Amino acid sequence: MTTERYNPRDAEPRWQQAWTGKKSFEAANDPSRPKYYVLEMFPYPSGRIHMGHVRNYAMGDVVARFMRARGYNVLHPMGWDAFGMPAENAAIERGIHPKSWTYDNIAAMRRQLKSMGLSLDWSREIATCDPSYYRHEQEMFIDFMAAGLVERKVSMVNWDPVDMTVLANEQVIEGRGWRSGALVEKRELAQWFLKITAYAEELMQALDGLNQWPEKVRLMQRNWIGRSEGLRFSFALEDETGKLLDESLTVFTTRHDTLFGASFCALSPDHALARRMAESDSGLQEFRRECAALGTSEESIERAEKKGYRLPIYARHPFIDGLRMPLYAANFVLMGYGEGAIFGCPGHDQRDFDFATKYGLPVIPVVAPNGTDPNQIDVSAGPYLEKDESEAVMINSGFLDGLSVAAAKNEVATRLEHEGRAERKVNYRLRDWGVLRQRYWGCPIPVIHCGTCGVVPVPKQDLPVTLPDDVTFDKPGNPLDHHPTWKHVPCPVCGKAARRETDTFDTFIDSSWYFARFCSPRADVPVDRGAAKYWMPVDQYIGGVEHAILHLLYSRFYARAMKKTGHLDIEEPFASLFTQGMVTHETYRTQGGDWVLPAEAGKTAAGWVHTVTGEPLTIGGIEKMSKSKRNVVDPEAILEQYGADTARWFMLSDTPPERDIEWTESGVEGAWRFTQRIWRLIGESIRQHDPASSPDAAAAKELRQWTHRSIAAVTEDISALRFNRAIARIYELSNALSSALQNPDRSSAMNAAVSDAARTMVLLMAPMMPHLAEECWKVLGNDSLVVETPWPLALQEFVASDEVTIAVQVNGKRRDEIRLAKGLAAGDVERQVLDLESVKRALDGKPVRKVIVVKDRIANIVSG
RNA sequence: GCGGGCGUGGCGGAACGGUAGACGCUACGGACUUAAAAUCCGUUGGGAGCAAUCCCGUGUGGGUUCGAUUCCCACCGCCCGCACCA
Repeated sequence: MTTERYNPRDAEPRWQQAWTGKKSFEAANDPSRPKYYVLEMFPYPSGRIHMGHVRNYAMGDVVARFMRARGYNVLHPMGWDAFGMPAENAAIERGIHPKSWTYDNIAAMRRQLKSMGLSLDWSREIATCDPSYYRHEQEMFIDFMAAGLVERKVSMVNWDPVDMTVLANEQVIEGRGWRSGALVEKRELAQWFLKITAYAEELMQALDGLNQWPEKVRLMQRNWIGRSEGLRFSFALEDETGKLLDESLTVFTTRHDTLFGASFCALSPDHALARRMAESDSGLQEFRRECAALGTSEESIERAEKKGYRLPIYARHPFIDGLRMPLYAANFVLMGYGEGAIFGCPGHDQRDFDFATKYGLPVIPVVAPNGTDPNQIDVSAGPYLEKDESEAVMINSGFLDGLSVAAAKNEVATRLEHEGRAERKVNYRLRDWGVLRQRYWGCPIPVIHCGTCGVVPVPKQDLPVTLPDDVTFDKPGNPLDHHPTWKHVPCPVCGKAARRETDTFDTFIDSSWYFARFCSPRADVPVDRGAAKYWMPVDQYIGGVEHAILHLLYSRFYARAMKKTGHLDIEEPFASLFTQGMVTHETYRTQGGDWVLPAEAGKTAAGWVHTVTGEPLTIGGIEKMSKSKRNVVDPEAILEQYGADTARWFMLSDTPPERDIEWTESGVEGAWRFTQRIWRLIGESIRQHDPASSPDAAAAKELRQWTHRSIAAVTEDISALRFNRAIARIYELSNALSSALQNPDRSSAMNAAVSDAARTMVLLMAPMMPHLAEECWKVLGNDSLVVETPWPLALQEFVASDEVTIAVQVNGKRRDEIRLAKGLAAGDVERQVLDLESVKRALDGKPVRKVIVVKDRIANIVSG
C-alpha cells in the first residue's frame, strides 16, 4: 500500500519526459485515420503565461487527450503571435531589441506551457515574427494583389496618437485604440486595404452554416457586417435663383416610403461637394474644421449637438412639383456609410427631428398607426417610430396614401427606377480592412514605390523582405522609415532608384492564417494543400470572446481570400467554436482608493484590514485579473506549489467553461486535496483477496454500476465541453470507490469491481490530470502509458438497471417514492401506487379522478 | 436607443416539462492525535414538530399543463455587444 503523499514536483517532469521520449503528441499526416484538429488561440509572447492561458489551454488539452484516447489522429499545435507593439515599447523604454525581447519571452513561456503538461505537438511550433513564416504572408499578399483583393486608396482612417499608427474599424473600441486606450483621431491617408467588403454578403450568409458556433458570436458578426436593404437615388439640385445645376445629389435610404415627409437634405462635411464648396466659402471651411476636431469618442458623440451649415443650394423633391428643400452640410452625416448624404425626414427619425427643430424646418408626419386621423397628429412631441411596420399606413403622401410601409417603399423605388435615377441597393456597415501599420515590429509589406512604374510588388524570388536588425527607437514614428539604407532599392521593373514600403502589416494578418500553416509548418509554400485538405477545418477552436469580431471575422475572410488564390480549399476555418469565460479574482482597496493585493487583506472583527499597514480596506468586486487592480495570481507560483494537475483540475471544476471563473484559494486547496485523495484510493484499491471475508454482492454490483455509468456520463460531458459536470461525475465515482473500500468484503468479485472502478477512474480523469493518471496507472501495475490507452467503454449491463425509483405525486406534489421493476406497465404502477399509505393519507378520502404514469419516472394521482 | 444573455442555498453551480439543490467549497459537530496538520464520519435552503411527518421555497406577477427552475406574456434587476449606419 502506498502511504506517501503524491508529489507532483517529482512526478510531473518525469511523465512529461516520458511523453516527449515517445513522441506521444506528434501528429503525422495520415489520411487513413480519422483526424481531429483542436486548437486554442495562440498567445502573444508577453513574457509570462497568465491564468487565462491556463484555463484556455487546459480546456483544449482535455479535448485533445480525450479525442486521442478515442482513436482520433489528433493535431494539437502551439505557436506565437509574435509581432506587435509591446516589443517595440520594450525597445523604447528599456533599450532591448524587439527581436531578442520576443524570443526570450517565447522561451520563457514555452517552458511554462511545457510545465503544464499539455499534449502539444511542439515539432510544429511556429512564430509569426520568423521570416520562414512571414515570407509566406508576403507571397500571399502579392497573390491577393494579383487577384484584385488589395486596394490602395486615400481615405479617412483611425489614427492612434499613442501607438502612432493606423487602426482598422474593428480595432477601435468606444472611440479608443483597442490596445493603447487613446482617443482615436481621424486622418486622411493613403492606405492599403484588403477588400473584405467584397465578401460581406457571403460572410454574413455563411454564418447560418456555422451551427457549432455560439449564437452570440454569430449575432455579433451579423451586426458588425450590418446589412441593410434600401434605395440609392439622386435629387436634382438648383441654385438660389432656381437654376438647375449640372450636378445631382445621390443619397442612400432605407426609408424611401417617407419621401413625402422630406424637409431637407444633408451632406457629410467630408462629402466631395462640401469640400469643393469650402474652397470658396470660409464659413464652410470653419464648419468643416469644427467637425473634424470633434472626437469620435462615445462622450463627444453623445454630447454633440446636431449642427448644420446651410449651403446655397436646394434639392428638388422628385414627386412634389415646385418643392425645393434646403441643403446642409451636417455633422451627424457620416462619409463612410452609404453615399455620405441623406434626405431628412423629421417626422420619423430622431436625428432628423432634432436637426429640424433646431433650424426651424417643417415636420411632416407621413406614417401613422392604422385608423389615426391625419389631422390629429401632434408633431411637436417627436418623431413617430413605428414598432410594428405592418400596423402603419401612409398619410400626407400623395399617391402613397393608404399604402402599407412596404408597399410604399416598393412604389417609390419602382417610380424612381423608371425615371432612371434610382437603384435598389444593399448597404453594409462593414468597411474594408486597412492593413498598414507605421511600425517596425511587423511583417514588411512586399511592395516598392517607383517614381516611374508606380506600386510594384517585390518579385517572389526576392522574398522574404526581412526586417533589418539595426534600427533605432530614439525618434518617434516608424523606425523602418528612419533606417538609413533599408528603404532604398532599385525598382524591380525599370531598375531606377525606388523606395520600399516602410509600413508593416497589421498583426491581425499574422493570426488570420496560422491555423492553416500548422498543417504543414515547414512547407516551402504557405500551406501544403494535401496536408490542409486532411487537417482543415479546425474541428474545435477555443479562445476568448473578445475576438468574436476581430480575429474570427478576419480569419473567415482570409480563408476565402486564400481559396481564391489557390492556397486553401475551404471557406470556413473553424467548424466548431468555443468561447471561454475570463478568470476573475477578488479585489481590495484602501480608503484612499489604492488597490491592495488580495493576499495582504485580512479579516478582523472590525472588518477587512491591510495585514502589513493595518489600514482599513473595502472589498471591491470580483474582477477580471489585471495588473492595475493588483488581483493577478501568477500561474507559475501555483504550478510550483500544487503542480499542473491541481491547477488544471481547479480551472475545469465547478464553473461552466463559458462563464467567468473566480479564482479562490479554498478552491485550489480543494483540488489539491482531491489529487491526494485519488492517490490514496488508488493505493488502497490494489489490496489482497481474502477468502474468509463474506461477499456483499449488492455492494459489488453497485460499484460496477457507478463505474460504468460514470464512463457514459463523463464521455458525454467531455464531448459537450461540460468539463465541470464531467468532474462532478468523477467525484461521484471516487466517493463510490471510497465507500466500497470501506466495505469489509474482500471477495474476488468485490476486488474485481474495485479494480475496475480504480482503473476507470484513472482513465476518466486523465484528460484533466494527466500526470497523476500516469502515476496511478503505474501503481495499478501497468507497463503502458495512459496516453497510449484507449478510452474505456461503458458496459450496458451495468449502465442499465432492472429497478427504478418512481416518484409518487398527488395533485402534482411529491408524496412518496417507490422502487419498482423497470418498464412496469402503467396499470401495474397505478395499482401499486394507489395502495401506498402516504397516498391514501394525502388523498384524505377524496376520489381519484385520474392517474398519470410516466414510464419509469413518475406517477401523478389527480383527485377531485 | 437597438440587439442578445442571465436571475436557483452562505458561495461556485446540478436538474430530456416529471423527486429542485447532484458535485464541490465554506461552516458546524464528532472520531483519531499529547497537540496541530492531514484523514475519516455526520449535519448544512427556510420554518413547525420529540418524532413519523407537514408547510414554504428557483427575481416579481400572471398564463399554459395532471405537473413549470424549464414553455408563453408583462415587469424588476444585473451583464455583454453595437451605437449619429440614414
